[in-house]
Amino acid sequence: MASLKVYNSLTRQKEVFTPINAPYVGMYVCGPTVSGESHLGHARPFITFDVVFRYLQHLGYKVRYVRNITDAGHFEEEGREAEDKIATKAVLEKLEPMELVQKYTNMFHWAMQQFNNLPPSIEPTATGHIVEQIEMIKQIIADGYAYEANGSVYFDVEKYNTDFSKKGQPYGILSGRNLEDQLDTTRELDNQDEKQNKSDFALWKKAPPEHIMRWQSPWGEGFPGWHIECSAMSSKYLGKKFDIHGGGMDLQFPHHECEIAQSTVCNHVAPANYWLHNNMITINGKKMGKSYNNVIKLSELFAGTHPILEQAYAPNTVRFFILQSHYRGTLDFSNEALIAAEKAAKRLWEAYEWLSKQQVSDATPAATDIELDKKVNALVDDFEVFMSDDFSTPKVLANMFELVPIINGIKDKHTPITALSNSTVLHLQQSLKTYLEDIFGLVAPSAANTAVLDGVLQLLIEVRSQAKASKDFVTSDKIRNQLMALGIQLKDEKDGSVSYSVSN
RNA sequence: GGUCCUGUGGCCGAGUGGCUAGGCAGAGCUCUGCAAAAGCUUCCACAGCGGUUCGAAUCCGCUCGGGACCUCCA
Repeated sequence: MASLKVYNSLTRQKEVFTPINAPYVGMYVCGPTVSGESHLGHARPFITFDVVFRYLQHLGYKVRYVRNITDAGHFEEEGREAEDKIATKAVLEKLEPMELVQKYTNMFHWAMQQFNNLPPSIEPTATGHIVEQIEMIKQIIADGYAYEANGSVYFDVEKYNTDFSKKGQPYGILSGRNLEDQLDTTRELDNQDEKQNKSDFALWKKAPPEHIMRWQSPWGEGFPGWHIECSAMSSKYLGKKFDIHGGGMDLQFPHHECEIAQSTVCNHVAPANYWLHNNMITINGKKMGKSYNNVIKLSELFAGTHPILEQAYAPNTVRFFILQSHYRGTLDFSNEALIAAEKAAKRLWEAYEWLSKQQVSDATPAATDIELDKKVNALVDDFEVFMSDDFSTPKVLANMFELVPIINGIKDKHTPITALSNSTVLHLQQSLKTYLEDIFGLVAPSAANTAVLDGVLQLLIEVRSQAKASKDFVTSDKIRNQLMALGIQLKDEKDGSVSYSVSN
């Protein structure tokens, strides 16, 4: 098993990954808030950690991957007025929060399937764990690190910081902030007067009358604070201390910082050993935001319906595009870049598909081109080296692209397959399959070919070949050009056969 | 304003102080009835200014630009 290194946000350096209780690995990733439709920004963390999940399993770990659904909070449906929440309407007319939550949860699951993300081992909901959250808050109060004020409960950040700094665990340990720097810079918010200090954060919020999601608690009717759900669910399903906590960089502060504080008080131990954060996606060099009007929903992305988009982009193209950059760098989204990714993914996949159909027995036990054989083995062997170096998917892909001309050279008979030993060919075939399909989770870029379509195309190819044989190029070109207009490209191979590829 | 990240060729993106990243686009050639596809070759780079060094895209400083976060919003 290769020694995996990961960049730990907590220590700000790459570290060898050592599970607490190998071969078991516990991984928690902050999931979506299902109060709206998922957008392009959501694609990055969930694809990134899907690949982490897949790679850990590839290395032989038994991973429990927990990703929550945040379905508790403040909900409004687009287009509906606040009056909808008032109880004077009939039950079926009123905004029912669980109906909204269900709708957006379904859409989220649909998008994850489109991306070919594996489902997490457990996908707990915040509303399903209110009891656990209340218990946790009670514990924090009992330990003296939270206080009640007017039906709400706040975490005492000052006290926590004072006490835990002595143990080397100050508030700000993850984000690199220190408490003193922040006190002056906070903007004005509601209910600040309830807090003893501006840096305190809510564990439980009293529900105002119009708030539609509310639960009974020792402090009255209300709803849980923003951060507590992840602490409650991660410790319930992964234990007080687990291996990996992941999420977007935007969550590092305050969300993850607060999780650490809460869990450390409750469980007397910091929650996770390794904190992994993916960077953000920008669009044409600008961050995604409502003010720029560049928030692209995933359904719009796949259909090409957002004004920014010049065409539709297949989920697989987006996935490939994301894997072409390292997860900790920002990634700029543009039509030009996506179109380039689409073409690149196609070229890579077609070479892979062709190779996977070749019989290894056609090669020979010993390579006739020792240099090439060595080169191929070196390129393939580096897949694992690169992936084990903090998941360097772009470097693995670069190596794959160096293999493409070699594979196509064999296909076009520039290079005999016997140049490589049969063990090398087998190694190449298996490694490409493992990395492209099992770890990267990529799929064939073209639309699904049905048996019927294939039959029709074989017929057309045969007719065209006959036309060509009798020098009837008008007919042969007509078949070729009209198929092209339909998105079906015919390719005259070197050996006289004809293949085709279907674009979406 | 504070904390942190970042600035690579037409576009997207790797990058260890000295050795080709890779993809897409462009140019030439080969193959082809013509194309496409594919193969081969090739152009284009390290924001700016200083410094350290035998040598810096890679280390340090400054300037300019971009980005994230700065608490009840997930």
